[in-house]
Amino acid sequence: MPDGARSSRADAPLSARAEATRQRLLDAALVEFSAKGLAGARVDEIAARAGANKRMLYAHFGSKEELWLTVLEAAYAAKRAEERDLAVDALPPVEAMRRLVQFNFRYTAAHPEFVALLNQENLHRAAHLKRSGQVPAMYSPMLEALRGVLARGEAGGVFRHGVDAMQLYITILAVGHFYISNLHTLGTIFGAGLGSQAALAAREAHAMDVVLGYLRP
Amino acid sequence: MPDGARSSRADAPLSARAEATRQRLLDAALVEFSAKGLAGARVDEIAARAGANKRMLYAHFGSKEELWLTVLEAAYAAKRAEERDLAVDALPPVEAMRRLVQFNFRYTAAHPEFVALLNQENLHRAAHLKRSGQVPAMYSPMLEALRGVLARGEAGGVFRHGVDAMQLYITILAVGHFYISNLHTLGTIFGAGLGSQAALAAREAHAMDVVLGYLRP
DNA sequence: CTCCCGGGTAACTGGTTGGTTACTTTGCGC
DNA sequence: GCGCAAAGTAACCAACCAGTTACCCGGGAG
Repeated sequence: MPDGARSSRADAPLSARAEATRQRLLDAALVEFSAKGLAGARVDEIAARAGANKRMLYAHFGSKEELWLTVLEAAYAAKRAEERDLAVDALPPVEAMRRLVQFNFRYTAAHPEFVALLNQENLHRAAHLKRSGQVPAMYSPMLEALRGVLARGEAGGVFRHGVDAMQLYITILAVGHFYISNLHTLGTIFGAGLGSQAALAAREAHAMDVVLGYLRP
Repeated sequence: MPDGARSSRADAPLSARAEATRQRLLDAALVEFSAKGLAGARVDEIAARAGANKRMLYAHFGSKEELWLTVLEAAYAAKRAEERDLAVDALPPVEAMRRLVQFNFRYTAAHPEFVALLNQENLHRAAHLKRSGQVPAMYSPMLEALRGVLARGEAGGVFRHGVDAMQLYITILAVGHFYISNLHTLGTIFGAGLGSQAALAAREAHAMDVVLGYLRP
């Protein structure tokens, strides 16, 4: 059998040079996949962009789909890691909620590749993600934080009662994700410029208004 | 030069049989494109699914990309047409707003293919849509209706002041679109069942709560 | 110095894919 | 019913593409 994704035996330490190549391949794959999708991306282009060779790509990742999954897992892990730094427990509920909405919007705006990756993966009905050992177990720190803030605000009488944390979490993701994801088609209706700093700031302010306006008791 | 997208001379009437074949090709293309994306869809499969031949596909549409654009234009036109039937001018503002949100959510839930098409087109930075003569000029009746309802509600003191119609329009689209678009990846976090009738109804209720809650003065 | 192996290269392959060409069938006007 | 253009078929093609194979190189251990 071919050596597949492992270089020699299971989880060998991997030399510094090999690790660097692997990372360059991963970076290149993120760019290509998010720009052209899974089907549209070309393995040769990824290798070329990484300044590496197809052989190395297959040595490290085994297949195009396995590479896709690895890229996706890394993107999820990166977002979860940033979420973990969100310190909202000490803040008063309204301030805390503001932080959560702001964090999410800015992360989404700063990482359109993650948005593109998610859209693509959903086209495939999350077939790769479901096979992932990591991601399904990777609970969202932001969701957890949201639950806490919601409970505190409700108890303190500054938020309305009966809010479903999951639904609100999805809504907070939605108001940012949809805007970034559909920038170009929305641009054909509202004219270009939706991606400008000013437009992004306006959208962020609106997202904040919607969430906090909704949450009023 | 080849005859391209026109069968004989410009906009010939097209016989009933040819028209039927064209429509079958269009239907098949919608299914394939929305399931696999532009790059992932196969021209042969579209022709086969339509019970037709690749030759006919190229006779009618000229190229895969032209077919894609035609499918996209048809999908937009279908939604705009349904929006046109939305009679909200006679309703009191809150009821009217309810209708708009409900219409949008249900249309999105009933037409996941349109969602998939939009996501794909955004991956291509709306390159095809921008070349379309129709779509950019196809103003949204729902956006127009929203402006009216918003103005009436504001004047009547039942809605808050200073709401940006475009931002709210995008938000109303977002709360439905994101949920449908990301059903499968969200499913890896929250477990399956997000697509069930009960879950859809819960999401619709939440979307309504958010919009109307936000709009309170 | 030299052996050796992980890391790297380039050329190849078999199946696919968008698009075309040469040819046959269908049905409508006369 | 017949002539002929429109509609349809199938075989073909060149480019492409994921994945593989045969081979090379450089540097660390002995």
